[in-house]
Amino acid sequence: MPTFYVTTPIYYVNDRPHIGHCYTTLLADVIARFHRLKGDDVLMLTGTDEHAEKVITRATEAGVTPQEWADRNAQAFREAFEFMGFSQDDFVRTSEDRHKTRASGYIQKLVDSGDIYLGDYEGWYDPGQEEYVTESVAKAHDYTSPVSGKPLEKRNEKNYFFRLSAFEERLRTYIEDHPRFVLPEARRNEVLGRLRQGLQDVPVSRAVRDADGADWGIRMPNDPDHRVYVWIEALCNYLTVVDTDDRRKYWPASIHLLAKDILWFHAVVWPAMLMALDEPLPGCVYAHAYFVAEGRKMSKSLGNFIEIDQLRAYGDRFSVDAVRWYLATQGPLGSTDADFAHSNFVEVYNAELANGLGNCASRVVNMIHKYFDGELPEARDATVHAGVDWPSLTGGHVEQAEVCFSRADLHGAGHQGLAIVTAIDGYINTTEPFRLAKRIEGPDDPGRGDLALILFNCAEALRIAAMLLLPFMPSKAAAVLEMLGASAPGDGGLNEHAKWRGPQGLKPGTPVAKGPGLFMRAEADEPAPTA
RNA sequence: GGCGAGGUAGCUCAGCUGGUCUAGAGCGCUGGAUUCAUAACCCGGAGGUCGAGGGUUCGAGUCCCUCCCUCGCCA
Repeated sequence: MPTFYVTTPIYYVNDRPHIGHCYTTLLADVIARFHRLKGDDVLMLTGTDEHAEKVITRATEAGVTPQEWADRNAQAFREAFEFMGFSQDDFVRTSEDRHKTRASGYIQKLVDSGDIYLGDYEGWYDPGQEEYVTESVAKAHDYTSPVSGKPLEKRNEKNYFFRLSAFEERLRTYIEDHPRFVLPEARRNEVLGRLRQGLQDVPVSRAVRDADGADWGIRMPNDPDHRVYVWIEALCNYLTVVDTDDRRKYWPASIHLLAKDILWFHAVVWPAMLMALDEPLPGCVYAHAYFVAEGRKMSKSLGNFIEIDQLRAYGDRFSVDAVRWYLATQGPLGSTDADFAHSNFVEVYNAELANGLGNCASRVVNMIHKYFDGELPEARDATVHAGVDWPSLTGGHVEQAEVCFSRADLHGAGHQGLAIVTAIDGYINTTEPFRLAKRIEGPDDPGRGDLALILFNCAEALRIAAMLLLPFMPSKAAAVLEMLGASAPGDGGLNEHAKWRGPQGLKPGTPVAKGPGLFMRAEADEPAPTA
């Protein structure tokens, strides 16, 4: 069984879960669910990044230990992800021993190999924030603090450095030879562009100044006076979690999903570390762009972050699956940002979910009830009917969905399922079963066979559409399958699940349930739900 | 400043190596038809001098030059 390992970044535990965290994790979830449907042995990983110094600060302010603070906030992420219906196989926290001990081991290995060494760091220090700012940030603010506006100080300190520069050539060659290693392409260009300008070694540790929170974070294994920078140990999570006997099979990760702000670490620093550790590189580093809110960039100063509570409000009003569908298919998978706009949400909801999938399911089920007493009719085996070759039409969309997924094209993949729905609608309109039903005079009327065939075909096609939509809307697609009396996908893989009249195909005689509408149409001008 | 991406219908975008592009799709808008269905589905229509100007060519959204604008990245 092929393995498939998909990761999200681990999220800064001081954050409150918002649309950004949910979006990246949703992508991972949809992809993971698709691969499980395919029959792959999947590991989906998400988690929290907990060792930042500000965690100590916030914990102290709250009067609790860093661990207690982190526990509390990690729980908020878990709850948000549960609400979103995410199916992560593991949730890693960097404060866990399994992470700390192995990450520490990797650092030691790099020290031993000489890829990490003690050197001098010089940079712009912001005394108010107690942190260094990058040259470009310093320059952008005219060498004053971006927070307080007070002048920055040039400071020196002893740090351990990772010998990133040594990997410049290998990295460039690797990325050039593997066009799908960094995606989307615009991001790959950025990385290659920066690589051409040369690489400098990067600091990976900082001297511990005082006893506060002394047991928080990971110490340099060879020098306990230094604490490993969070970002570098955080990257290690992808490996620490699978560096066990039973999980080694998952490495290298198939795809690391992340937002564009942390591309550099994932596309350059992390691969270089893996090279230094003699580990194979992940298949793909995919950096998506951001969601903006109603056309405006989300920011703390505007206070317009779409937080989990607002997504909950949308979920309560339109269903969680509608939120998942909107985010996954309308999201910023490319290099440019996408807009979470209420009017757009309602448009997509109505057009694709209510008028599309929901309405189609409703008309098919309704006719089976009306004309066959709610029992799926026996149909002759004529799969090409009224100019529609159902096995190849549905098979084609299944195949296309697989292609789309292999490119992380969730918009395209999702629309394969909808395309089948559109085909069903068109088929109903051309064959007009509702008219046929009126012409039928008795149980022996030969038209009855056609009517049965039409409705069976509709139901079977709908089943396959639902199968393809399952990764996007696990509960709504499952509801469609249940309505049709189809079995939930078991073992066997997508080719079996989605095969026309295959092993999991609908069985004549099965009762078809007339449930409540899947997605009821919304008013275009109804106000946005609020948290 | 350096590197990169892009400006095509109201919106989101397809249009690869120049000629089925007298410019496409989806959504939105609008007219019609229909009734199995969630005022839905189906059919039709309006809407663009393809950022501006110049050039190459028998022919350019597609190639070249100049300019304008937007966006991304710079550890």
